[in-house]
Amino acid sequence: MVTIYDIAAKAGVSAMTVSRVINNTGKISDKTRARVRRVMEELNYVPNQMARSLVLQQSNLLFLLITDITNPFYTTLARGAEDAAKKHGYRLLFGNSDENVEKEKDYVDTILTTRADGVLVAPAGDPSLPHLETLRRHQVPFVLLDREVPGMDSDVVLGDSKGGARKLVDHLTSQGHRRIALINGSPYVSSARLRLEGYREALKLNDLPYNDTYVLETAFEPRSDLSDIEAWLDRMNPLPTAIVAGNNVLAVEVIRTLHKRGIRVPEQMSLVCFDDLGPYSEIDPFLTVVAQQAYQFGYLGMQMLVERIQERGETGMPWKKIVLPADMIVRRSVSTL
Amino acid sequence: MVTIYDIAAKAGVSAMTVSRVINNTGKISDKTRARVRRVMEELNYVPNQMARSLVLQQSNLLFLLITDITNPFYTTLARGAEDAAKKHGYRLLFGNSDENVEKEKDYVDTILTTRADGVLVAPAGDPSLPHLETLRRHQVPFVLLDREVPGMDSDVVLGDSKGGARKLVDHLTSQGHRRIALINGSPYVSSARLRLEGYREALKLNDLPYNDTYVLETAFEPRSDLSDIEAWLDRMNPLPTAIVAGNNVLAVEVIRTLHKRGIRVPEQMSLVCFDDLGPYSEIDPFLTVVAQQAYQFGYLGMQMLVERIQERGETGMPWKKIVLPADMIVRRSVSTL
DNA sequence: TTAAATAATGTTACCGATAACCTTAAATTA
DNA sequence: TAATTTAAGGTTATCGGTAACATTATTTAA
Repeated sequence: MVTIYDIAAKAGVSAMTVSRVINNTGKISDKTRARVRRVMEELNYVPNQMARSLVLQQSNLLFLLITDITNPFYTTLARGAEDAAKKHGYRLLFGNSDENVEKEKDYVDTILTTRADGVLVAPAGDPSLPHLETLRRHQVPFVLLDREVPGMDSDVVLGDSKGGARKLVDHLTSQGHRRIALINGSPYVSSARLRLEGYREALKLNDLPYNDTYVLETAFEPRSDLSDIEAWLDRMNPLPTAIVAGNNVLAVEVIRTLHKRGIRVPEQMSLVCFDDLGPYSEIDPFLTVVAQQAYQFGYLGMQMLVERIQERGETGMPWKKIVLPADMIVRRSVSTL
Repeated sequence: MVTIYDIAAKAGVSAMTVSRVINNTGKISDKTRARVRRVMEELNYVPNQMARSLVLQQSNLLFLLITDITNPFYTTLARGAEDAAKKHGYRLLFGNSDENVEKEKDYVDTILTTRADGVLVAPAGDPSLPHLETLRRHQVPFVLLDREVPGMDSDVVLGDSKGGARKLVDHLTSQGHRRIALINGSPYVSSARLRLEGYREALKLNDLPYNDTYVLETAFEPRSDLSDIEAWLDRMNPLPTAIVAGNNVLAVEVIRTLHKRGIRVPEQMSLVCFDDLGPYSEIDPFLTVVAQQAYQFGYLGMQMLVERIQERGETGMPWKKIVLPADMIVRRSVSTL
């Protein structure tokens, strides 16, 4: 590896002079600067960020931790975070926790150990609390995305989960549906809890009874085994006429399960869900959804993170909370009764 | 920040002893080990990877550089790479070049400067050559994914682009199509070139003429402006009865454009493409595709990368090339003439 | 009983950069 | 012309670890 000492020797200056040329600090004559630059090019010099971070006590690296890299909601969010990070001159790295608290812990370790300057986290759920506490203890600024974690105050960008759920249920009732089921993420995930609340509120407002067996609390991430969904369908008697899915992944799995038993959507079962499917929904606009502004989650979250980093140590600015709306997109997956 | 010196002082030992406890090297009495461990916990010690990498000359970090984080092909690939990296005890970070050579350069800089131990690269295209040369010059092991770059030998995992294109065209001709158009990625991308070749070969084998105006060479990534596709549709006279899209993104954009002018798929225009849409194809199985084994691209690529890293400096093992098959999945986007 | 081996720990130098301070010569200013 | 500034650069210490070698008891073998 070529170091500033190699450059210095070949250019006949001290290492400090090379450092000054690299960082455009101090006073350097044009002649010296040019000579150093030329030697740097000749030797293909690349600064060693580790050495630099060690002394500067900052890495210029930011992390984005998402829970499902195959979910278009999160990848679109990632694009937003990326654009905002770039705008502020930060490098952004991604990590994928797969909705798995253990993996999340590994990434938090990586983040601490690489001394990242800040993190954007979509936490796996309430059990992520210790990880966030670790970040806080080590004074790593972070902004939560999409999910809150009870017991941890911080900046956060959320979607209007409760309102979105109500919109979905209202849409179904407006089409004449009265038996409406909900398949949801884990109750240990704040957004799932709010979606359940919204669902219950909407039922009440529409004078519909709440029925326990019509609600399945499972997990937001993709699974290979559909048996819990199958068992749930078996349990419901009579079957609902419509299902609300807590996110796009669950919607897909419900469809797979229904197709497996020859139940057609929307003819025999209506289906709506949270989150659009990215560009792919355009192929054959089918699923009626409440779309969240995924890109904005990432963009605004990153903006808040950078603000936090840049005013570090200043008078404690209060935590900010941004709630983004969820908008109905009516397509073809709901039939009128 | 807590350092080994803080631990050492509080535990009444030297820093070296702490280092030995952390790394399980050398001989340490059980009593000392226990004491050091306890102090480490008390102080919430986290090793500084930058300091460690600086002296060890390796970071234990691997990178995966993809060109479109919103494309399910690449996100599925990423999951494969992640699993394989984890199996070998490496940390994996992602970067998204957005099919943009400039962004790719930024990531290569980040990779060099953070002294990553190796990289998995889906190159933006032939103009990526200088970046790969930079990596090679700095002796960073890398494996190419999905695309080759002329002028750069290396390990690589490819899909059978030519064969896949032939399968798509053959399927269309078997359904009676004779006017078959191709919308493809940039000719500076190796997979796009091979797909064009496969298309031409298949036309010839089916005794169909090759018509220049039936081929549009554009870009694989998502765009906001559809005017080039519109102009292409205008140019073709008579219109083809079927279109082959060089990847899933292009297929989506063709559909958007067709819908805009009220042309229905498959009734008025048949459409097939490379790469499946991930789980979302299940929602409403519509697009007929040749599916590549995205997960395997990542998994096998990572495996090759780790091998390269671990035998670094040994007698130059010849470059390996893996070609993964592309398999037809027939759905509903092709009509029979 | 004494030399050699081993266990357990400490010391020093170094990885590659930068901050803080120091030096020297040239340019200004009084 | 002497006293100050300023420009251009150098020296040294340090960031947080680890390798290599050194030291000191304590065993073990001869």
